[in-house]
Amino acid sequence: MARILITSAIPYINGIKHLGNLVGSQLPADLFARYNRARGHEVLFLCATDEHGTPAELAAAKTGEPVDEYCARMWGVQKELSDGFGLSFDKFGRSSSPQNHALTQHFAGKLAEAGLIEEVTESQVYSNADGRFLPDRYIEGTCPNCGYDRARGDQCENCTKQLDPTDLIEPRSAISGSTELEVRETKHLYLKQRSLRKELSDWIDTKTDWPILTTSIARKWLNDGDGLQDRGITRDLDWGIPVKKGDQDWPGMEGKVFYVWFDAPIEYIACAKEWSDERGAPDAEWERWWRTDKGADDVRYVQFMGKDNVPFHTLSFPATIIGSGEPWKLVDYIKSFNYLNYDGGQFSTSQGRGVFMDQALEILPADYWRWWLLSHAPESSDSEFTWENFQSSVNKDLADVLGNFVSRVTKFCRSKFGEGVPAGGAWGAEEEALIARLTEGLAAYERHMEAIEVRKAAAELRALWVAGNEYLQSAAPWAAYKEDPERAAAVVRLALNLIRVYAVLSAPFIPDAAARMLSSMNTLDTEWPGDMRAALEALPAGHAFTVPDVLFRKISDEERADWETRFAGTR
RNA sequence: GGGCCUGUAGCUCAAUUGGUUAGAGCAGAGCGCUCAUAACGCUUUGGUUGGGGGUUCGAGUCCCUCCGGGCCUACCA
Repeated sequence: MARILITSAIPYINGIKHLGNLVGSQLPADLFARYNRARGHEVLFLCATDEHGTPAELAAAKTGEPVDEYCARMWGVQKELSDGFGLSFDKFGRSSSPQNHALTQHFAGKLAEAGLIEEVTESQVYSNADGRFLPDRYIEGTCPNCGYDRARGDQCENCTKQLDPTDLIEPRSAISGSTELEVRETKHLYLKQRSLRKELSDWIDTKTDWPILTTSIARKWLNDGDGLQDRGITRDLDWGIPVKKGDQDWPGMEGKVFYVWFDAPIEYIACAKEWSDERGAPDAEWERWWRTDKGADDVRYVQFMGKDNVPFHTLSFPATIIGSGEPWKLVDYIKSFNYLNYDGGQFSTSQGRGVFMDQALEILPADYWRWWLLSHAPESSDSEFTWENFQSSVNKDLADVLGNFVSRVTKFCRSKFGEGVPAGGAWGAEEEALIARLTEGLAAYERHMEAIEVRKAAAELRALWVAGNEYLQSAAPWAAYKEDPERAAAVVRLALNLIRVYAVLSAPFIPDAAARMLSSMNTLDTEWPGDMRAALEALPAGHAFTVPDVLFRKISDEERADWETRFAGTR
């Protein structure tokens, strides 16, 4: 039994995430977690909300709530939605937790002891009206290059020129519109990533099995231009983790907080402590997942994220861990994803374009979304959601191939033998062929799952469902029943058992439907079919079952047309 | 500007890393079945692998070039 630590990129607290965010990290991470649990491995699957930073403060100001209350409320919203999608986190934590405060400060202290922190005095734009320093993106003005009057302080969206906030003509706050801006000096801590460059580079070079998307982004940041740069890890904000050196004050850094990108990955670790603390367990409980000196040396740690997160997970966070000089677990495999587009464009939160997690669950059960998103995961390049594709895939795969299989088997059995597994008859050549086919397909499915080839795993699972229909067609129990009811009984007995096997194999993708299949088969046996022959005899003759309701109703053309309009944006 | 990824059947994607005749699913066509959610099964049409050039006994795969799509470029997270 292996031990597998899985983390999904932690979603920002600000607002409800869309399907593109979901398929880029949390959903495939859940698939992998469920699969490994089903294989009997010990899994710790962690996620959390990423709560600090300017956007959270502004979002809270907009609703009139104190930022801590806003975050607590939004954590609840996101938790409910992740439950709704069946995301099986062992702990869904918060980056604002006391555990993360302590651990983030601890890491900063260790990095300082190691001489990897530098204090830098720099100039930043301060807005008197807003009473805060403004990140470059929150300063607007006229572009000196093209004259566009809504250029941002980091870049002009019109002419794409890189800018410095002081380049802008008539700069103003993007928050309040105030032009009362001034440049103030402020002191910040920098993580000296440059001195860890060689170590990080060597480490990345050993990761020959990582997706090319992951390593190429890491190498670019390591080698581009002057190479890996030191990184500011503090900000002048109220909402965040106060800058401390361990539990000691940090002279000169009063009133400052750590930058979200410093504390957010540390929450992966702190979340494990949240998980054990809430059960009153000792620290050893979470440390055996994270400390290689306390049992984590045999843990395989896998991270899931969208490509925009890769630099922080391949370089910044490892720099924090390596730089601490302490034996923390480093990531073993990073699975990164491209973006999911929506019907010819991007998902857009501001324009309400595309399907968001809450809306998705309002119109269809989670399994529909899970299946489509995972079977179309943007692994090799950006992929695209269209309603037409969604409707046809889901109707065909889930309703026709899997759902109808369950339906035809259970209803045929009920009408000929009653609602119990029928006795009699024997297996012949067709059953042997099916067992061989399923055994072979299952091996491929396992290979793809272990390689985290999500789309390939989905295709193989579907092929296993198809094999059941092929078998029924050739064994034709409805024909056999007329001449040789015992033969029909043997076929139906196998087919009913196949429903249980499908439930077990499909559960990582479609957990709710899998649970209903097991429930209608009246069994709690979720044993992985390592021996397919034995697995197809798990439900013995005489075992009672019930005919389930339709597993997946089909999406009609009317619904599709309706949703197409509804989610087109700018409602 | 620089870098990276990507372009394969009408659509969504494969192709064991340079090796026989480029394969699946959906959609289309034909046939079969009648247990089933008008579901299932079988057969089948469909490709100058974005264009051009090169290396090689051999290129979807490697190199050059052009065209299209996307991402990143460090203070949004």
